[in-house]
Amino acid sequence: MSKTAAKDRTQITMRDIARMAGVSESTVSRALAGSQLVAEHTRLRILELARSTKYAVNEHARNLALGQTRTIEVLFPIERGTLQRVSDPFFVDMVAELIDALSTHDYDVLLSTSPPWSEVRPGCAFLGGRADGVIFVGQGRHREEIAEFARDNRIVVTWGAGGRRDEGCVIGTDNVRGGYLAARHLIALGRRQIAFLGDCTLPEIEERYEGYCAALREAGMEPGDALRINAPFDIDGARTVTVGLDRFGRHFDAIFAASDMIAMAAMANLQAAGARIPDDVAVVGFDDVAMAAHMHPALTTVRQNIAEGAQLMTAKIMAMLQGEKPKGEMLPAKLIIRDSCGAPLSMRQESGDQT
Amino acid sequence: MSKTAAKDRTQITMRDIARMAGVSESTVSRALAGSQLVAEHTRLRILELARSTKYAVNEHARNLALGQTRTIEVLFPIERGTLQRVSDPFFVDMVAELIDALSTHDYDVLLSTSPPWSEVRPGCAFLGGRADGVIFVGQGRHREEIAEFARDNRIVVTWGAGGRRDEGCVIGTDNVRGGYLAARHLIALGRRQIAFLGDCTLPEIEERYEGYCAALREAGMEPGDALRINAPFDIDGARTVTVGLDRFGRHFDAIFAASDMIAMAAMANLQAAGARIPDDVAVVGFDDVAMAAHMHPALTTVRQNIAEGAQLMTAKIMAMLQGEKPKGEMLPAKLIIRDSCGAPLSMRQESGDQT
DNA sequence: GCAAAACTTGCAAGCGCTTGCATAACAGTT
DNA sequence: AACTGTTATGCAAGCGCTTGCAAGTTTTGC
Repeated sequence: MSKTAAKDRTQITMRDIARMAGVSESTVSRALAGSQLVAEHTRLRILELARSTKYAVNEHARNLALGQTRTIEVLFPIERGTLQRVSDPFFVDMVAELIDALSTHDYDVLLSTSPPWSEVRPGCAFLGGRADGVIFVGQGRHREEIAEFARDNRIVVTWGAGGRRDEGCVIGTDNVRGGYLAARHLIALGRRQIAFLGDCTLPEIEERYEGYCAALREAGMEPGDALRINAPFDIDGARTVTVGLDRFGRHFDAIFAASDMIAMAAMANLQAAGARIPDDVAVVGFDDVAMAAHMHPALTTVRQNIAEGAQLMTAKIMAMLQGEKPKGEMLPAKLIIRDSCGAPLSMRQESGDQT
Repeated sequence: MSKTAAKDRTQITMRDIARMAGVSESTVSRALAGSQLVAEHTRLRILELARSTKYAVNEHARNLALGQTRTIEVLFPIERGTLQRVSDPFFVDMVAELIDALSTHDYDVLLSTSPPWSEVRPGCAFLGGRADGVIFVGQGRHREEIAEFARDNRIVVTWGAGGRRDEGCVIGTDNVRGGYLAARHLIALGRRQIAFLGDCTLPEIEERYEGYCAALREAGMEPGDALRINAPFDIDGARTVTVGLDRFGRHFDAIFAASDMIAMAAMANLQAAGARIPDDVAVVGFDDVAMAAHMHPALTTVRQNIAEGAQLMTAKIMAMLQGEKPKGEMLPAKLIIRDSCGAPLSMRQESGDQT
């Protein structure tokens, strides 16, 4: 009937409410905003009217008028099509915490997997003032792009590895320290052939490896490529790689996995191959996802404080919104010791085995 | 300097581009939209200008003018504060698939945990025309509210249990069938004391329990409350509950858990208590999260086809956007048999144990 | 009983973008 | 040279909401 299909807006508008209440739009607007400028009884009447008609303010119009969005874009640097699933609970938890933290500040979360620079839609749509700021959850293989993006758009916070150059505000766990703690713990337990499982081309993983190397060297060992196994980040991939682990046979007596998911996959493989954990192989993960404590044996891991991270990122972005220019920060990594590492090998000789 | 702080819009606007290019806003708008109405060279010039100035259309203004949002709100019915974390990979996967499916249709995803009816912000903000439609991922304890919401807002799709009454378009796995398959499988394996772990006050879980009961009755057994253990959905809670499992001692020889997370927690508990899986206790989960295949022993489970579910929900909501009124649908549940159930007990007597 | 000081409300001008319609520019026909 | 098509551009209205300012209505003070 009308010119454009899109124009068939059936939505009830503020004007309708105004008409029904016999007042002007201004008054309705103010009433809904809880302004003191509107008489108590008028406000109540309008509120009631709005409620009964299920009226809802059009956020776009509102944001346009207000020049804000009250929305933060949360971005996963996942290569679409390549890495099909996220699957790693770390991400869920992070998103959940982020939503929590942001909605505390009355911000919505726009979730996306396609980074701004990948937009190929012909013509329009570069970024888009659809959000007041953006949070990158992890850098993936796009450290450079993110850094550049952060430079152009003032309101950007990134979770990942950083602090090196002007990459904007980067928040992350102290991965180097985390890796160091993990490896040092295994060494202290008497392990000598410690394999590293992870994809070192990812900035965060690389840092964890760095820490691992530091611990090894500190103990007088030299990290070798033979013990560095390039496990992809997604669990199916991790499984595939670690399937061959038993072929390594006696070559390693411990594993430091770059993520809990990888650790779990490796553990399952080893167990299936008949290896005992921690007796034959000790395992340490990274993240401390909820499941980690509930494996058998429970997984020793390096905890990333996700809640704190989310809150910190939120705080930073709020500060940026206020015009400040906050620096990145590093959250402490904490080693959570559980059964998957067992007691020191020396003690083991005497007593039976774990616990 | 200016009146309101919010008015300090530093953002470059279409007018700026127009001015710079020496054309009108209309032309810029059309050029950016790839309209045929604008001369090739003009378009190129404008595009180049836009790129170099990092100009981005203001989506709010655009959507306002267009009367659309190109956004779908995805809602988790999580009680904020109560159930702190989602943690269940099922949700991540679902969100990831949803993002994928929706962005294929050029829709953004607005993620939220606070349902529209919970808004308590005084005055304004009821729902908000911030999205063209909403998808509920699970019903939680809000089946009624969701149903009512769906009735008022035409564009709503829900994942969960449904089909009973006018709850709008509900998509979900055939939970009853899934529960039935799981229990029947355990029975066929010779198990007789099958415990059910899950919170039956949740619609979906209740359906799974229903299927479980059906299988039991079919085999001439009567489901009893003694074997029904009310495990919460989140993993820590599940762990807490199942910690006492070993006290049940010989009381059960199998477990059907309402989700993989619960199953994993139960498995870890049982293993820690010295029980062998599947020899002493067979375990079946529900969901087939990525981890399920990578446990030791690998978890037998009922697969929910998340990708298909996400695509179906997306298709439904797109249809609704076109004015159609699609019906809900039930996706088939599929039993994925892995090691956590082992071979039939009868065969077991003869050979050693599993695989 | 009247002016001044509250209180309420409405007007109208935007917010940045899209688009129907009018207009200008420039061929291509007779 | 006048006329009709095309094609490229601009005008201006409008999307639904907010808000400074002005106007109207009470209430208060003396």
